[in-house]
Amino acid sequence: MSALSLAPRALYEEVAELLRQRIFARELAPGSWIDEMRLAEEYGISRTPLREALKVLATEGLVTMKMRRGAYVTEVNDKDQHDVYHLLSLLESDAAGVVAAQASDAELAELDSIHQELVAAVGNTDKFFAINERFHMRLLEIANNRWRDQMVADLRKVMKLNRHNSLLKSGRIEESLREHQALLDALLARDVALSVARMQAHFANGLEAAS
Amino acid sequence: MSALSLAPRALYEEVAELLRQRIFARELAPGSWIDEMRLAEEYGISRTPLREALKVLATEGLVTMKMRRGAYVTEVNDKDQHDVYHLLSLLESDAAGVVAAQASDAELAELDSIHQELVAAVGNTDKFFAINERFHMRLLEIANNRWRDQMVADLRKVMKLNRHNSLLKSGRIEESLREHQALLDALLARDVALSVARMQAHFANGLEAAS
DNA sequence: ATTCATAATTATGAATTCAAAATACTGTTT
DNA sequence: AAACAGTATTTTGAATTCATAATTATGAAT
Repeated sequence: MSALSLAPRALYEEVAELLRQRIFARELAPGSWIDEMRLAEEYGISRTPLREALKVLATEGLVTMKMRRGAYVTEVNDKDQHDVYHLLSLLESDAAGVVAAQASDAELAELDSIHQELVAAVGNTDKFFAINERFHMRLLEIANNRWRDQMVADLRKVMKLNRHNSLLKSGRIEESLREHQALLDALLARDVALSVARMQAHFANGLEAAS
Repeated sequence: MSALSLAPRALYEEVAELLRQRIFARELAPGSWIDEMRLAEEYGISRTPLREALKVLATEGLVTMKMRRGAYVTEVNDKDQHDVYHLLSLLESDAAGVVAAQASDAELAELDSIHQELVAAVGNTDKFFAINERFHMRLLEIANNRWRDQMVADLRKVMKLNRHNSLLKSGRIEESLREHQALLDALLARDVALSVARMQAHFANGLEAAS
């Protein structure tokens, strides 16, 4: 029995995802022109779904459409980088506050459990990064605002456009872990203001390390 | 000499804007199916740019694409409404803080001047609404974060999907004016925390009035 | 050799066409 | 009359085609 996708995405979505990967991998470099014909041929599809995908990426901010001259990979300068990071911090800090206020005990326990995995993963950088990502994602899910989730997802994509993209520098693992612990303490204590402040601090330190 | 558009937008953008108008006007009702052929014929264009526009609207959240069954106007329930409003409040309050911290004296004076127009427009509801909108827009511009501007614009669009959409109830004009005055005082005093708090209060009252 | 004008090429934007899936319709059976 | 099967129609998704704008190449003039 072959594994078939339960929710076969539309072709244009599939293509959009492929293009995102290539943009994040800098195979399609910031500022560079996107050759529709070449890509369509490469993927063995027509230009129609490819162009639809490009328009989706343009709305997300990854691509910039120039009238009558096609699509270009968006260039993100230092100010953009800073602005986007500021918004990520704002949104995720707010999410932390919401979680502190509204999460069920089981949900907080789940975050605690992910944090324990994080502690166990010190030394394995890749694993640490992955679990860290999961912690942030789960926290957002628990905060339960799909519109914020969408915005954070888009902003994180834009962050990835930049060379110095990591939201978590490898040299900061110990420090980051302490910040997570502090955040978790605030969450478990259901202290809204402190949770917000600690998530902010976590982001503030991350930015310092990134720039 | 005919007035020609300096920046002729792409057709798909033009169409996207027309569709937004019709969605906000509820001519295309939430949950209803969007008839591509009918609209394309009505606008005298082919389905290609129309479908591109629909994909843009889908990425914005105004429209939901269902696999192999076309596009539907997104239904926004009460929780969505509340969630979106929460984010608008968060983003605009943060913008107020940034303005308090970083705006030039001239920019603050400009906000003051718009506020004076607002005072003068009491009694003329439509005008009041328009100037109020301009005040919020200008504040965002001064906060100078194009990514936030985009997000606020998108969120405001989603708010418009709801029947009880007004960010400013007509019955609250006096009250709203007082809140604006208080906000402006905080901005002119360059008190960041107070500016944030007062914008939050402004939004909190607005929500109460809307629900 | 460089600049300019013109022609050839290429790429974009949009219309049209086509295949396949979903829906509506028809007539039959119970 | 309701349920069903089978057919016809509609609609979607995607490929193809076409017109025009933008770019590049070519060649003449300075």
